[in-house]
Amino acid sequence: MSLRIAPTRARDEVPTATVERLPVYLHVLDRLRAGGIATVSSAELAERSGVTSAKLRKDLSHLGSFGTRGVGYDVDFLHRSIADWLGVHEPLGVVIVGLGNLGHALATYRGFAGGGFRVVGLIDVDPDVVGRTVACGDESLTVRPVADLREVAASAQIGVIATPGSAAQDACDRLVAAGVTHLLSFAPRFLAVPPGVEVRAIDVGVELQILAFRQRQAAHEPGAVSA
Amino acid sequence: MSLRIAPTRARDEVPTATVERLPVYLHVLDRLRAGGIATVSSAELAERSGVTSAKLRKDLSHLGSFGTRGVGYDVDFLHRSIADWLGVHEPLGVVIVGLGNLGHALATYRGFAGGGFRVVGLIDVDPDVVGRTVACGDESLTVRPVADLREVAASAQIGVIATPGSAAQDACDRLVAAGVTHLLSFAPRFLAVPPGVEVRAIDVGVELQILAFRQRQAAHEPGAVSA
DNA sequence: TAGATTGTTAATCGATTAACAATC
DNA sequence: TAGATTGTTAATCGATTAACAATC
Repeated sequence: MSLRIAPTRARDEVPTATVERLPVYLHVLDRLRAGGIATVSSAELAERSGVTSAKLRKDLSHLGSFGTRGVGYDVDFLHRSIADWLGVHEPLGVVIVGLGNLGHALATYRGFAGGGFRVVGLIDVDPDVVGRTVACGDESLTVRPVADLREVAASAQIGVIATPGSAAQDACDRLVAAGVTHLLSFAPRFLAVPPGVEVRAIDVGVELQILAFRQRQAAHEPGAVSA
Repeated sequence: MSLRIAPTRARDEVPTATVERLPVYLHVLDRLRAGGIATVSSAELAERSGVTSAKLRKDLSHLGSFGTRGVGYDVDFLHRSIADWLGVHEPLGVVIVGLGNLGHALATYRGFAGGGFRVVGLIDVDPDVVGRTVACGDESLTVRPVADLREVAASAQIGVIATPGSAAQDACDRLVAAGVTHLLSFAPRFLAVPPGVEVRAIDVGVELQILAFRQRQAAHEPGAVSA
């Protein structure tokens, strides 16, 4: 194992678009490493990540210099460098609000365990759901009532909103009131939050509409605007 | 009801970024309309959509001219104009592969019904899951085995991949072989597809990593790259 | 050395923003 | 008319791309 020092740069100089691709590279490197691949070129890594090699090299150049000209990247070293730069070392606590099918899927999602996360709390309004245990990675958690949200959220850095749309803003408000500043929302609705709180929203309906548009466009269906 | 003619423009002249925001505007307009609001200004609509008013007006200007200076937009007219431009009139068929918790959540998602979609097929490998009926909007569908994928996919324009990551590429290949050209994937893995096939990937792990990075950045935790 | 591949440069491209003329 | 708000312009900003010098 090499003892190279990675000459990294400050986080806030790195473009947003680059930051949003780093987890993808990290994931691909993880799989390469698991497959016993020791070295990878920017062309290979880029293709497996779904980007161009120029973009990949440009992205990495914002963090520092990790490769060897004429050779490529040491998979393990590059993985460690990106992971360290992102700060994956100590896991963040995640609280999930809403344990319908989606919430369950998220709670049992293996990605939480692997990538520096730990589910620390599950909250639901339904008395039939409260009290159930859900296996989250290694440990099991009990679903707790909304009354416990504040207490549970105290040990969480990230909140996940998996409630029906009608309950999303309320869940959001409660999480924010409990001091959670970073939220991942699956609700089909724009969430109003105070300054300093960041929401990433995943709206399946919107994603489908975009895909549908492209599909119709590809099919050359006119679909003109009528009177 | 007005009989205004919307002077729209060709679809392929409209920027990608704009197209990807149109479904959001459409959704907000839908809610405004449901709330009995007849007129809305760009400032109001923009705020509810989470964008600036300048961006909203610029976006709409790519499709045509829908407002009235000094007044704002007629909610119903603007909604209809965007819906028509996107081509929401005739619903697209959706086939969902993988009916774990996530697949179930998607199958019962009301967004499918509302926004010009119709779930036409459910596919799973698990013999225990095959044969079950799932309520998708108005109608109930029976989960069918992978052997039926080709037949089911024939009436679908969009494929949704909700399998575990390890089965995602196989599901993708089968859908593509069946002629489905537009895919929405929830698998934490890059899917290789032939040219002409479009994949939108939603990776919860990646989303969380981005959020986690911002959280750690906001907390001013150094997390420097080590040797 | 010869071949390969990185890291960087500079040009291009697209998206955002602020300001305002047009006009209801 | 006076006030309000759109649609558009032009400037700015950020991201992508191609090409190549550096260097293993």
